[in-house]
Amino acid sequence: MEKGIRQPVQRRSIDKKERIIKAAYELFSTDGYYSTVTSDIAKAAGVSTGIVYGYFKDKRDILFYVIKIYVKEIASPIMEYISSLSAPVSIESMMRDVVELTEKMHKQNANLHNILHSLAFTESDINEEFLRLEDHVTISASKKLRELGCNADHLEEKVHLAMNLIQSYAHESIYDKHDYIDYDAMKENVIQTLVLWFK
Amino acid sequence: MEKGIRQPVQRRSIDKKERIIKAAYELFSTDGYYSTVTSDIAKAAGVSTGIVYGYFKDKRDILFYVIKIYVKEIASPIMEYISSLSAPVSIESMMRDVVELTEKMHKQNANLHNILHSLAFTESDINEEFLRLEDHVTISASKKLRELGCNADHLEEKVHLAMNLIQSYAHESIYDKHDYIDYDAMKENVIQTLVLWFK
Amino acid sequence: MEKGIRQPVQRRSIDKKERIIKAAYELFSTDGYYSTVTSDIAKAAGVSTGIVYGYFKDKRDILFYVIKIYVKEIASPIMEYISSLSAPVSIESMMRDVVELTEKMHKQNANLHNILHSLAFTESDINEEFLRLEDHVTISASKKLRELGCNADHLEEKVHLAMNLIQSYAHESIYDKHDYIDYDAMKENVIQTLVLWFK
Amino acid sequence: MEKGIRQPVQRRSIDKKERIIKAAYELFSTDGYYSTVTSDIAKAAGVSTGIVYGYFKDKRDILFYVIKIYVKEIASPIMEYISSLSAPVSIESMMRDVVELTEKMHKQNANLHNILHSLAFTESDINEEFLRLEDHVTISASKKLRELGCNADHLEEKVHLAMNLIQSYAHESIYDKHDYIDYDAMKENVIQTLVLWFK
DNA sequence: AATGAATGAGCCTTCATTCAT
DNA sequence: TATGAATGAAGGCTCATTCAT
Repeated sequence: MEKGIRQPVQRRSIDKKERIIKAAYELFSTDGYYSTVTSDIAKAAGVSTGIVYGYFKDKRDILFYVIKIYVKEIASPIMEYISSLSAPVSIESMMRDVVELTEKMHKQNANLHNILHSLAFTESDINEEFLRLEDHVTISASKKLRELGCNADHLEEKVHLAMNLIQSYAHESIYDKHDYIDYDAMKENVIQTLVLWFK
Repeated sequence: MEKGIRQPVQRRSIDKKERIIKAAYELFSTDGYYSTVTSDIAKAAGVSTGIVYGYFKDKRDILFYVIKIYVKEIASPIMEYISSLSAPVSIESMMRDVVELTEKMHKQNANLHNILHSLAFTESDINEEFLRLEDHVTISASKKLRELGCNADHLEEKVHLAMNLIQSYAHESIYDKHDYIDYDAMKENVIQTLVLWFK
Repeated sequence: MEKGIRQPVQRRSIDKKERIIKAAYELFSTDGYYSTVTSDIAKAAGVSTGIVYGYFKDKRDILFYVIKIYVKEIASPIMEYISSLSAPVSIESMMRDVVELTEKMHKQNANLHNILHSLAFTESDINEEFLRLEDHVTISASKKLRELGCNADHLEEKVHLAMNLIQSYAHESIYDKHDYIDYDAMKENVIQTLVLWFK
Repeated sequence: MEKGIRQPVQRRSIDKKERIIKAAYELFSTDGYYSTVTSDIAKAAGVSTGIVYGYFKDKRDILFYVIKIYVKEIASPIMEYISSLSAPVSIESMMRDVVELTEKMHKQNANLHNILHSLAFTESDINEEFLRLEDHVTISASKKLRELGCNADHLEEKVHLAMNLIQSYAHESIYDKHDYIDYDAMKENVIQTLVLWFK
């Protein structure tokens, strides 16, 4: 354990630490990491500036916790959905559900998603957190697909690519910046491609 | 023209402005935008701190030029390749070429790519630059595909998605972080999917 | 209240804010506003550079407080003297007192007086502060003079002019730069003129 | 002579030096000394930045020349008027002329007047230039008054004070900031006071 | 004599982090 | 544990002055 960093054991302290993370989560989402100042996080969390350093090593440490929360919030619903599945299941409706769930999750966290991913490139430990998440999703989803009777070759590769494709679509549909694009048609194309890969 | 911003007309000045952009390009790639300080850009370019502000309005203005260069460097080879095509052409070999070209381009600019895209989320004018690029590529590529005889429906949507898919693959293959992934198989999967979309 | 500007409520903080103003007062007097750098103000006040911006919005804000103090220091003794007067009073001894009080006040603040007045010409809000002071003195003094039985015509105009004349004399006598001038005789001339105006 | 400072002997060079002084004169008047940047002076004078340092030691040196010009412009008309006088002359109309001439001169140079006087307090050589002017005016005017038959005592003191009084009035009347002041009445009061002093 | 690009010291201000209470 | 005032290093930017041409 880091020197001097408090390990909150009491109820109130846990609340406080979580409040700080939540406040940071919100501010990072809105303003980005670099434009958010520590004292504003403290203020938003309703604590003093100083105590932030009682719970976190430094500003980056807060970011690290924010990412953990983010990862959990984003991944959990999808992981739970996947876990809940049992044969027989229509691949198409399953893929449609996953796409729509991802879309929904991204809609709620669009800014943070991008801010965090961008930080991942200069901050290697943040990157590792994301890689862990990707691994976890890929392995779990592949296993489940096999359980459900999918016997496509190169399954892990396809699942990985599927994650990317779904996220790309979600991203595009959320920002909705190109007026010549029919996002519903795009979504159908994504789903049909996934069906093809995993049928 | 902004007051006081030098418009380089002489050979040496053009060199200098380009040297500053190149230095910023490199430093932004390595350390990110916020962690790069102006005096380091100047030092890396072999000029004084002051003259940087003779060529650029402020630090963000340098970033803007870096993006312009980046966009050109990344997009040009692919755009040129696409322009050069004329029927008859094998869709598969064409897709393979585009995938490999993208992979190559990303290999050279991986970090910057991500840093710039991340900035795009807090800086709207940077975002617009990228949207312009995406529009340009989508429209041009769609047009060319039609010329080559492709009569797939929702072509623009597919091209847009294809850009994303190819970039996702390129990204994954460059970082090569998941040891259970066979990146060659992933690539084949990408190419076959594209063939399916555009055949 | 400006965002982030500390409103000092505790004893120590009030001391600190006043110490900064006092230090600025001194340095502005000696070196002028533009030649005084913020870090020197902080050093002279025995505080860190950063905390200065906890109490003041920016450097000009410090100047503004300095002016307030200056105005109070300069005007108060004279205003108090005038208030204290009640009939019957010898116009001559009253004028003599005012002249000598002004002289004394200016002796202590000669440089700052000039520096502040000079800034007033490029900085309109500073100018307004001085105009307010002039108005206040003119109106109060005129009122008092009438109370004391003075029924000169154009009283406000004369009071205004008197302020200027007294200040001119004070200024001249303090700097004492012309060896052919007998400053005592000059003073008598000022006083006799004032007596003439207000008798 | 200062090392490297050009002593312009040719027609064109004299023009150029004067053009720089004129440009500085204007810019200092408008923006103040500290807010005027050397390159803008050069631009306004239609010369290069570098050549300014061929004619002047530094920025303060330009200021010094500006003051010389200013002093000449301000003082000349009044000095000339005074020289032109010969007995018999009405003291009152003479005083009225001087007041109105001063008023006119100040109207054209109001800003610069203040800017220069303020600088005089931190810059001792500038101050000396003003003292020289005051001495010159005081001595000349006193001499002339005596020639014209004035035998008031403490003449130099009165002339000195008169300069100040007239300037105060001119200043007040130009800025015209106090709506309860009748500036014509103020002017009459000034003139009658002067008549009293010098009759 | 002239140009104007280049220099770099130094300024104001911010903010992550510490520390007295 | 908690506060929030205080610290001070560092960043972006300006501008008087110099210098290669």
